[in-house]
Amino acid sequence: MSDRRTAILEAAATVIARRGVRGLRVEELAVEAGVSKALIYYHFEDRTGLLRRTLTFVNNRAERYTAEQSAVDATTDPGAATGAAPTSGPLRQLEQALLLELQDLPHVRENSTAWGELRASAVFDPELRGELALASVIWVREVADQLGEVRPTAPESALVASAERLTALLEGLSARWLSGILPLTDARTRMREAIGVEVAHLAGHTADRSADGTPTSPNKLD
Amino acid sequence: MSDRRTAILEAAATVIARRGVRGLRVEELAVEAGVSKALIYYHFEDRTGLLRRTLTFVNNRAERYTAEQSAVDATTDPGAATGAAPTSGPLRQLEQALLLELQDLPHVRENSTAWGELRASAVFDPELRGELALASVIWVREVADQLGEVRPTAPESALVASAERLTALLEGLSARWLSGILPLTDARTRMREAIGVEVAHLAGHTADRSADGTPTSPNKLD
DNA sequence: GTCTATAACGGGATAGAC
DNA sequence: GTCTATCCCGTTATAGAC
Repeated sequence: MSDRRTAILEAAATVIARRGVRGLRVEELAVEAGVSKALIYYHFEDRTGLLRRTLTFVNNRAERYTAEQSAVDATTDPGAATGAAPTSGPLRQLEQALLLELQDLPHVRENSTAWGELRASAVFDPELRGELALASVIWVREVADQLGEVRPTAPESALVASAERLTALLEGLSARWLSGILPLTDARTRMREAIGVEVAHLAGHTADRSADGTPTSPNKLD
Repeated sequence: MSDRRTAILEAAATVIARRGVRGLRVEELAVEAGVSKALIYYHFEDRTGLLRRTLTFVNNRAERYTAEQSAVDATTDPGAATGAAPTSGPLRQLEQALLLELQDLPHVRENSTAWGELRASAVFDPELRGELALASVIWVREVADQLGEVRPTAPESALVASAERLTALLEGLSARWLSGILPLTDARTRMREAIGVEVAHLAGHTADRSADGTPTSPNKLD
């Protein structure tokens, strides 16, 4: 809504990505947003309130660019060239969605960094947990749905479990990338492999459901 | 070595686990360690230097309790009762080693929290990256070796890739657990499943090498 | 709504005695 | 090696004019 307000939130994401949550200085934020310090306190209760709002803001923005990218996907399709990956429709879409977070583009890096920072902050600041948990659940749900399109016969519980593993892995890889432990290309490769592994795993689940909906074999991996 | 010095490091891990790196106050640390602020600056260059030392300290301590636990493993073996998990020797050892980090015991939680915090800090403080990267490489190496014992014929590169995925996943799950997004039991379940999935995946790799006396069935789920 | 100026204080770092 | 006392800067947050 308000011009200035969103400008402050954009700036907050930028500054957090640059300095981290612990490094965010209200003064620097004010300069970045082109407003005065006092205005920040006028619009947001206090520093923590600002962080909370920034969390949801960053999250909304991520959904937005995910949607944009999905639109682009229809156009680009290099899946034919490489014999490596079985890039059929829904699977490719899933890969795109997850790999989107592992890119060295300014706003993606900004989002990933801010997200990681805010998640880390939530360990010690319970006030941030509400937004965080909600966003996480939604994200897992989305990934589970996409997995469901790749493996329509896999049981719901297995889809959610796979989605939780994939999203948690993505966060882990992202943290390593951003902290300079793991090169970006490696992170992307690991992520792609993991998707393949999980999809293969879900195929196994599919096989289990021989007749109706009831898994007959007591598989060890539930 | 020095009594006081290690006391400070122990206290640092405790305080970081309680307040986070951003919440670590040299004063509080001094109280926790039962020393004066000045002594901390005498033993460690400055705040960052202290953090760097704490990072390696925490890491060494983790190795230590991993070793202790491995010793205990020989005694305890409930693998026979439950038909759920294929807890053969090396596989069980691997599971133990990884699940060790997902336990609600004071010193484990302390280590995990401190490790997560320091990793998060490294995103913005390059001074911390050296220790971090080294520790990470060593850990991946260890897990890869353990995977190698479970799947002796799997190629080295596949073992390392799996190890990287598993350790990154563990960090991701740990972060979610500690930030209150994911219940501990869920995190543990996801981790166990992932190990199963990865081991099954490596079995596939094994099948690829048809010549060297390995069962040729390319079954994904063993 | 938005600014400038300033209060109020927390906390990192050092001096110097013992 | 370890302490007490203190400096002083950076940072959050508010007061009050426009």
